[in-house]
Amino acid sequence: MEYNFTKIEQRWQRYWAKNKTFKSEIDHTKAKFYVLDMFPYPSGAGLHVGHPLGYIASDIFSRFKRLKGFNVLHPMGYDAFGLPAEQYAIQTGQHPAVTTALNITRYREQMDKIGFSYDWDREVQTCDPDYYKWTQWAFIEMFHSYYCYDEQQARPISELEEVFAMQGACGINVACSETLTFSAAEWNAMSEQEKQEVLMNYRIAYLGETSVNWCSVLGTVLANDEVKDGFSVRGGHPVEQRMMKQWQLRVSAYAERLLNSLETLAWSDSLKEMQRNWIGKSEGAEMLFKVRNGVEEYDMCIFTTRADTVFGATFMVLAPESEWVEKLTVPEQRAAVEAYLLAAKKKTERERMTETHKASGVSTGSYAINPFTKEQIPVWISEYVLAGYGTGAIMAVPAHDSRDYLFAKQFNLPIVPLIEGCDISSESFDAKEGVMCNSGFLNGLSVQEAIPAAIDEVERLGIGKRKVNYRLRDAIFSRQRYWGEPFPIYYKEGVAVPMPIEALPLALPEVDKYAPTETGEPPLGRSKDWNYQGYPIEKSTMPGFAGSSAYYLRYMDPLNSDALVSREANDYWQDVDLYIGGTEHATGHLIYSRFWNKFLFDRGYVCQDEPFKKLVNQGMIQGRSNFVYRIMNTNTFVSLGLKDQYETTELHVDVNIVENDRLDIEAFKAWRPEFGDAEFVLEEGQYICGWAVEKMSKSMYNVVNPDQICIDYGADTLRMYEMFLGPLEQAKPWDTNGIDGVFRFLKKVWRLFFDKDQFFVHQEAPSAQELKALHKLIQKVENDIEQFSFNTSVSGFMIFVNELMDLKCRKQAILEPFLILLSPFAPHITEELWSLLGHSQSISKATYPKYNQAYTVENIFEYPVSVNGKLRFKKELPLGISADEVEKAILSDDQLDKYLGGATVKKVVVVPGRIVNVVC
RNA sequence: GCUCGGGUGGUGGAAUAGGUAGACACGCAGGACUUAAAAUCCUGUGGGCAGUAAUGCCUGUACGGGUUCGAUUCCCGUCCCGAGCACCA
Repeated sequence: MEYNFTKIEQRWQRYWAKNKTFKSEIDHTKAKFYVLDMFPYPSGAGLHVGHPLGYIASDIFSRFKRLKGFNVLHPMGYDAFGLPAEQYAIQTGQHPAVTTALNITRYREQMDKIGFSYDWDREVQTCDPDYYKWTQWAFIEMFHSYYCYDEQQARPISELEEVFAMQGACGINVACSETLTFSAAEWNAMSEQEKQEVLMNYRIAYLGETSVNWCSVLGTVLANDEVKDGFSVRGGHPVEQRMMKQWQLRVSAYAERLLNSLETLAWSDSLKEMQRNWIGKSEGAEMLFKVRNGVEEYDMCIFTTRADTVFGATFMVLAPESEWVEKLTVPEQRAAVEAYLLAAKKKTERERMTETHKASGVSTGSYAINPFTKEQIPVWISEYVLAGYGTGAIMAVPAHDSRDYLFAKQFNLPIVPLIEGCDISSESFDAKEGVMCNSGFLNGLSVQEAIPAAIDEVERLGIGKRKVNYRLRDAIFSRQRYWGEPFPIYYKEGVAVPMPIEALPLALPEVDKYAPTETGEPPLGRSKDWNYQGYPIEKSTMPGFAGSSAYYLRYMDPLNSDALVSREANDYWQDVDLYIGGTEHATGHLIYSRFWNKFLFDRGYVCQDEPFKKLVNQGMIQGRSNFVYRIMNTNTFVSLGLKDQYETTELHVDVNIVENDRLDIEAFKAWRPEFGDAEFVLEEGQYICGWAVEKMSKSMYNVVNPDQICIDYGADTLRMYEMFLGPLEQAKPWDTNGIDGVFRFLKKVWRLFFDKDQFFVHQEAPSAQELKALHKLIQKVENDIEQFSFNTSVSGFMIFVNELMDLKCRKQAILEPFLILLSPFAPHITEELWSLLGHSQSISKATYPKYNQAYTVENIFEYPVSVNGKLRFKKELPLGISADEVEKAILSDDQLDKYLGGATVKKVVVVPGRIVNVVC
């Protein structure tokens, strides 16, 4: 009987859906295990062959854990709000909900064909009002909260109001936009509106003026991680900086906790490192420098991480946007400074970035006093100093900072080395190592000792204090778009007093068009009845990361209409044990989600501080493009091996008409009209195409669709092949050249159960050799799955099947456990064979076979050996080796002497071919 | 520039703890079955040398050193590739 994968796969997919085989319920008799995929944005292009890579891995893991007796939660849903559907809506007038629903249907069909074991009863869609009700709810909770640094947690803002009424704002240690100082009396005297304005300074979700990335083409602001090199990530439109009043989330309050608890997570080092960079903690000091413009004297504050180098600070530099520029520019320099500021302003973000290796600047004409050397040092302006970081002003230490060095060389400023023996003739010495010199009381200390010593002195002199800076900024939460969650906020007295709307969900209104209004308002401005009890409602919507920040919690209890997740469900499912998805979310979703979860944890809504215990990044699947070579000015194509004999141009050719790099010539002629009469220079009767690894994209004709693989080879082959391709975390090109090997393997599996056309298995007891093969496999597969080394488990299966074929083994006692082992990888074929063996229940309800070491330890021998104090190793030690045979030497006598040093060997532990240990 | 990965046959990739390098698969070559093809099965396959042959020897994990009886694996230096960050003081 043939291996008819189409029929088998249809049958079992229907069976699983009908019987709800993978439905998961709270079950206190079993340990839980939560396996989560990053849910997809349902784009119009459908799934390509790269998407399922992570889904297959997580599915294998889920099925494996189920067989191991865990109660597995394995849900799937859609991140359904987003820009593409909205842009399509602007162009066509089609409601984004319609487009989105259509795409979701297509995604679902494609996923179902691959045989995933999702519990679809738990599906969520972020654009569903019953879902975004809880996104809005969390926002209101953040609105009603502030962050207390003493307690290191978010707390109800009503507590803060009490504090203000009792003691005012002095001396409180809480997160805020700007430090306010008012007394209890002043607070109590404020009007309601004034109080609301003050509270906004402390709320975790707050409305505030900020510099934003504004994209005028899209008509919306973007988050930092939605902008790359001055262009929007989606669409590639130019982005500029602009001050605007926006809703923000006080993520920066959580910077320290987000950084610290990274330690507890089983994430890859590179991903943790990316988050650390993004949070960007730097410990240093703020220091005051006296500055004089010839008329007046001020104290100017700077931030430095290298307080130890203060003796080498030979000049100061201000950011062009710094408020000090105005105060410190002396009359004679005014013209030059203004010219410089104008030139700096004109430069685009991009130009500033590409000119990092050039120093530019202008002197203010003012001087500062170095508080340690007491010398007068000039104050300069340069765009290499950023206004948005630290205080927008620095002390420049050219000997030990490469940017300051470049600047000093350019403008002939003095360079004073501070570390013994460092060479600063051609570049600065930036490393934090060595012994200090030229540094007064710091002389003789190492850099590591000098840094705290210098700060101590600064604090003692009262000219500064320790200070930690973070690069992480608050998340800008407003988007001027239609297709997102509306803010549950209305404005009571003009714009000044935003109030929450507690009746949720606040559903997205219908509008006639999806573009911004003619007056430049967001699209929601088009709705005529967008008001709450007559008051206007906020017209922005929430960004993409809003809906994805807590979806893993909603899966635990998706139908609950009283809470995001019930206490009971959250206590049982706890957190995500395994999260699989791409690295592209490292600094976006994965930061926001952790922040969101920590907030809910602080407020007692969830029981875990961190949402994702273990995280695995699947590598991106790239396209493998094929090329044909056209001889210049002809319609003749020359095969790869002969192309160097001609002058040719390289053309992309559709990978779907190429097999194993051989061009299907007839299909090529039919592909495009201009190739209809093409001629070919062949090698050995074939046209061989060239190839290259590129991004998978339509324009490169290298997109491979999973549906076609399912039709040609079946889902089981697709699943196993995607795993066999290489290590999960590694980026790799999609290459169908090897898929036949996996397909052959599955056909062999099928044939193991058939004699001629009859289903046939033996009932005899298995031999020792057969048991050994089986238990080796159990051990290997188990280890490999736990370590996400799915490619080597596939190899293990292949070896095992070849062994069974050599042994001509058809024994049920061997085949049955083998099917269970294989079922996570190839669920359809194993279900079919399992039922042919007479089982009435799905194989996913079976129990994972237990590894029995007794069948594999026979590989290891322990022999006491004493050979005149000398041991000689034979390179290859076969099974059943005797002590005499160990004696037969291969190492030379002098090597042995070195190794043993004349000791007497008592015991040697040997695995065939490999000495494990020698006891002397 | 900084940080983190990585460099193994024609190709994708194996190699728990330093112990037979190249598992498994693709491709290729040869063979069996077949009128033929497909499918299937068998044999060979890092490079070099010697031999009629079984086989033997040399060499080999980017490059140069080191530690070790023994290094793809550990250490130092160099080169190259990938990813992320990037005037963050």
